[in-house]
Amino acid sequence: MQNGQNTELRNGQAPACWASRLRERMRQSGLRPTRQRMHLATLLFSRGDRHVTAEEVHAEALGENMSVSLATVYNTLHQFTEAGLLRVLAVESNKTYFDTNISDHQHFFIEGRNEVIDIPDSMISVQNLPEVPEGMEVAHVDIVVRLRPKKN
Amino acid sequence: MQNGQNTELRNGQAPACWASRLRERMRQSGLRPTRQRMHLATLLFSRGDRHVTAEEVHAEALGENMSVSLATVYNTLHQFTEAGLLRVLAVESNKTYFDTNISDHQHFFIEGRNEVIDIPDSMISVQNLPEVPEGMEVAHVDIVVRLRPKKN
DNA sequence: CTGTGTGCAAACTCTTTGCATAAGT
DNA sequence: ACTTATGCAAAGAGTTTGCACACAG
Repeated sequence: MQNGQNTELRNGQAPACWASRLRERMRQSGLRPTRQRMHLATLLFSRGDRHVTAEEVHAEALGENMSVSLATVYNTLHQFTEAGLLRVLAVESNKTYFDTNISDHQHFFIEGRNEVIDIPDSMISVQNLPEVPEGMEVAHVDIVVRLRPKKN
Repeated sequence: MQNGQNTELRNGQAPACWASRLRERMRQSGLRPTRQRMHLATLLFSRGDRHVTAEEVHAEALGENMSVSLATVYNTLHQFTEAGLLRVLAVESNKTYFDTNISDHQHFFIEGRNEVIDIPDSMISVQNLPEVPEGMEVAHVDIVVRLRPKKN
């Protein structure tokens, strides 16, 4: 549970308040605030910053008696990503991780355990970014610090 | 074509020489230097540093009248990775890129075009690496600078 | 009502595996 | 000869798509 920017969404408090914010946000992105989308948004954004796969979200939704199909979870996650509510992480091949913290930050990745942990903003920085090829600009700099268990 | 550490493997020159080195290297890793493995190794290591997918290697092999199955390409790429001859890159979800340059370096990734380009060693560096969780150590720090076409 | 979203199943891509055959030592 | 690698095809994960039904505005 790291600190991020969704401070107002903590602990499930004032749900009516942020639910209506979310509703507006969805409308702005052309997404109708349906039952499933609102429920998934609650899962994703009311519990601090999270790094999840579609399967995990689906399992969690089912565990809360929420009826939603895996296809809808995938669709919704991608729609949220386009709407700027989520980021996609490329930490491991062959699995898409979605990050609910869209602020500029970096990650630890624990090999073997396949766990993603936020590195708090501004602690890490890059020096000597090389010149970018002609006609290109930097979209984002991603840093993944891969960790493994220390050999005692 | 960036510079890497496989300087002696350039331009297909002295093939007998580095082929025998490779043979030894394979034996050390418990891999028999079979026709397919030697041929794939030639593809991979005699043309400068490369970032390839299994499909690309397979297509290239077939294009050179080399008979090899996709399954063998996958197996071989993973065996080479375990032997320390290749690195796996996590730049894009759902596709495994293998890097023939195993030295410590970072990458540009051109979004949309799905192209990986080396950032030469030592030009880029990270500051203020945060404290690593208890019992863990850093295996590797991966930096991906994502590029997109500049809007004129 | 009208149009968009959803669920389901099937398709699709990338990757791995099992087993008979082929090749290396 | 003996062992390991290969090829093929089939299976397996993860993800996407098409279409009929359901729901939001």
